[in-house]
Amino acid sequence: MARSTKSPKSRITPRSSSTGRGPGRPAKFNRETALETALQTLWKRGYVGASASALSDAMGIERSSFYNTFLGREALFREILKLYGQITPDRPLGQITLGQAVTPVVEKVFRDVCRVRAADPESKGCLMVNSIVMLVGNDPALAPEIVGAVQRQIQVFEALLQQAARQGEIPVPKDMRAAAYTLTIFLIGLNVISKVENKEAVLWASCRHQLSNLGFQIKK
Amino acid sequence: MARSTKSPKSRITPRSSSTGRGPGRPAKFNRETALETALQTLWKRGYVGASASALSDAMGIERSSFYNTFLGREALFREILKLYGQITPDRPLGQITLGQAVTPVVEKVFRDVCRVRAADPESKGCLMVNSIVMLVGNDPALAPEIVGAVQRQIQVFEALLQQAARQGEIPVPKDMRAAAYTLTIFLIGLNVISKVENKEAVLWASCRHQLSNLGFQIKK
DNA sequence: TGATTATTGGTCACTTCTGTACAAAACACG
DNA sequence: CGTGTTTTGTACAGAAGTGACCAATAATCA
Repeated sequence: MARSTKSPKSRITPRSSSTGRGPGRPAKFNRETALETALQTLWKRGYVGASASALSDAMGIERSSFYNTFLGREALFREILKLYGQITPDRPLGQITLGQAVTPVVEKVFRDVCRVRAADPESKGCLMVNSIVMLVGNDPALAPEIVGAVQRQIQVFEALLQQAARQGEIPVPKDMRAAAYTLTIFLIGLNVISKVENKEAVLWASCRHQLSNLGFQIKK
Repeated sequence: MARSTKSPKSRITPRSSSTGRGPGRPAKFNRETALETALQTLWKRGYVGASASALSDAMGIERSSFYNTFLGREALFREILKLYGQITPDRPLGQITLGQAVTPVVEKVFRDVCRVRAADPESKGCLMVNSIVMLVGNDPALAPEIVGAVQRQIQVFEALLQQAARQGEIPVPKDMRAAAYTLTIFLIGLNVISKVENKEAVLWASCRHQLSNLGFQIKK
């Protein structure tokens, strides 16, 4: 492999260019902006397909600055995953409070997923789902983080279904775990197929069908 | 990129070692066996992660023989995709004849997917699904083949649902297209999540749930 | 202003990958 | 047994990637 497996020598935490000022030469780039660019690049090309050079080029910085600031591809990717977790369209699912109606949130999230994925001209799909496929089973260092995220997603869906059932929004599923898995599986599949089918209406029709089948009352 | 994008010079079709005998030095390897090995390697590491060297090494042949026999990574991958199409557990879906009961085939296919994916110690998932994620949007040469396969899968599900409805096995779906998409999406998601969850019973419980919701009568 | 400090820009040494070229090897056939 | 044919082994030239190293630069701070 041209992309070697050895990890960069760990270093004292860099000042991180945009975090206020201090002694030393100022960085020529904005850390947040660079991170955003890195997110786009890693999302589009995947962790495997985005080299340190490609990332540095995209960010408009030298490779030396790249290593100095982000400590390497792996560390950067972990940071990117956190960042992605804050902008992913399914984020609201994990923020439902007790007593709150579940259905509108679920509907909105699936609608948003359809809208956002269909609107992406690059059809990048979901970074997390892409990462499952590319890294689990091939990258022992990063896989655990990905696997953990999936398991949390399942738990979120399970809690959410329980709440919806308790609040009478849906009939009580015979097998709560299975229902939670079903939703997770569907959401994953939806993100994948959005790379092939980019018509929002088609995607949403399928979501409507799926959510209705689970007992959610989706308005026309 | 270390993995350049230029394609190898096209050549006169090689004799393909195991196809009978003829003049010239005999190949030291069996083409079918080598293809099987290449399938495993490409399946495990993905098209992006499997270099010509890695493939040659796995097959136990020199890189010169690799290029001579398979003409390069891309041509090999196309061949591998065809091969995979013949061993994929969902193959029977496309072979249902008119008048034949749909439900048992659908049930068996999903059962088989759960069984096969859960039994795979390497959790490779589905080569086709993995390829959607890794290649669509990033490899203009190979993407069309993948996209076509997905579209055919959707059509297969649509025809199959129509037949099932006509034969009274399931209630007529309000939106046939949406139902077909739903099944496709679920099958894709199932293959992805099998990389994270390898307990057959868990996977199958979710399939049961999903198929029941679509109206299929699944036996306990 | 001088000491301190962090980023930059460039280079080094190394690995892996790419596709091509060609002589040597090993067979079939007349 | 020589001729033709095909695969093999090895080498080549070039591209791209890896992380480390270090002098120059450009700030802050005393």
